[in-house]
Amino acid sequence: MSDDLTIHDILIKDLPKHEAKTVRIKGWLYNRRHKGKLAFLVVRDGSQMCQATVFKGDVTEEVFELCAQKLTQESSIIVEGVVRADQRAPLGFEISVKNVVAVQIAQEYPIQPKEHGVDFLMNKRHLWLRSSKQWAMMQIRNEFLKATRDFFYDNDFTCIDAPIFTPSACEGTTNLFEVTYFEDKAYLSQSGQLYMEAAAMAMGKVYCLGPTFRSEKSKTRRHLTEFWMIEPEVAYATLDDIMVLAENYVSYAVGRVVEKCRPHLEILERDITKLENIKAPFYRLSYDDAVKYLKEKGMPFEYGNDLGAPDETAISENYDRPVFIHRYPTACKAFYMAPDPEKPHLALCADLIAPEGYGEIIGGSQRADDIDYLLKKIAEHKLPAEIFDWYLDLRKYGSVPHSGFGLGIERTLSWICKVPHVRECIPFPRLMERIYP
RNA sequence: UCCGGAAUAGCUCAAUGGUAGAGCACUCGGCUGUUAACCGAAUGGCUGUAGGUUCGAGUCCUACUUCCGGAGCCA
Repeated sequence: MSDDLTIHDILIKDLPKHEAKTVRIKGWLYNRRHKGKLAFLVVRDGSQMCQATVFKGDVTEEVFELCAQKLTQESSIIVEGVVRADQRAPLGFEISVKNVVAVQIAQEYPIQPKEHGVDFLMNKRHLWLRSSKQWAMMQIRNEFLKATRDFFYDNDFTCIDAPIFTPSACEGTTNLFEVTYFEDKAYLSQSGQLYMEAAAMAMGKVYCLGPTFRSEKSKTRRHLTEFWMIEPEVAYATLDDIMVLAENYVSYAVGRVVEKCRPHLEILERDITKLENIKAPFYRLSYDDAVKYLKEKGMPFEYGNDLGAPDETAISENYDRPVFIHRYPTACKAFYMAPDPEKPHLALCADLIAPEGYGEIIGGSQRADDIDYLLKKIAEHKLPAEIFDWYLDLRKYGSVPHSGFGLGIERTLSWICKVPHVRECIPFPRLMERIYP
């Protein structure tokens, strides 16, 4: 306690470690309440938020006037004071202020700590990120992405970054953004999968994690035109192998968020017990059984079709953990999926449906490793065979069974955070009708 | 692209076809423990745009614009 007079430059999240010490916080004024000779400043610095109390007798006249009158919402300030434990403070700790320096007095701030409309907030996304729920959301995203990289690194995966400019489509060209590429055309990648298949033949176990682009004219809570995806690909893996990989990964990443982001989940008012229950193994339901169930429930559905969003919701309502739906008819799935040797009309594929109505967060499959089957499928899907030359090489030189999946980061986060729309799960969302700010 | 809904003060919302209102924010005043503080005062409007019906339109009709929700497709 001999260094009590030293001023410690600290982050607000470390306040409890500095009880009775003098600290300096560099941040912004989130909110202010004042009561005659006493002012309460709610200060945020990006790491957390805390309350600072200013008594008129403890500071100079100028500083008190600044705190009680002049400081506006979101003014940038440097606060010095002593850390004290206090039951009445939201964090359990607060700062008894000795001095405040205003770095800039903010102009009238448009976002208040109260309800606003979506359009208004989305137009102010650059400022909205400062609000507590958005801040909590981004902290959870950060933890989820770190947990993702840790999981795959610890399981001997090599991170291989896929290109974003691509010459061709993975699943047809209809949903691709076209860009000018010198004298030619190129497309923004809608998936790194084909490149991951190449990399898996070189490294064994690989993944890519990055943005992907789809110009789907979708205006729903589950769609962005630019979204982040993790795509692992594993040589010699079967469909069952990657279902195990997927459930281990998802339960690990959710566990990490629960472990490290409890305060953030509380800010979002998330029921944490629901997340604590997310442990492997997840449920498995064949497409055939899913259809049987939907028919029993009286939902209009024709065998052979892909499952729609309302179908997925109806199924997920029965489960307290994610559920795999596997072995869809090949007819409604992509050309690169391997057929089930026992039932060739079914593909060795699986989607993972999140609980609580959040829908599909993973699509994966075992890949067709036979070149003749692939050539047939490319023709059936009317895809230009010549742009798949390099891809078909993979089936000529040491082709092996292999499998992989893609998990949508924002969809998964919207489920973890129980946020209704994916647009709040990415810092600057890109939607069909919105590309600002 | 299709189906449905909405647009009023800086923000969130009211207003039987008959004078456009409240809360919050901002400004001013009061208060030594506030938790989106509270109390008092002041301020704030070409009702999304363009037409139409009517003695009279924020309200009814038409078109357009923008946004929201959903479908298909997908992660």
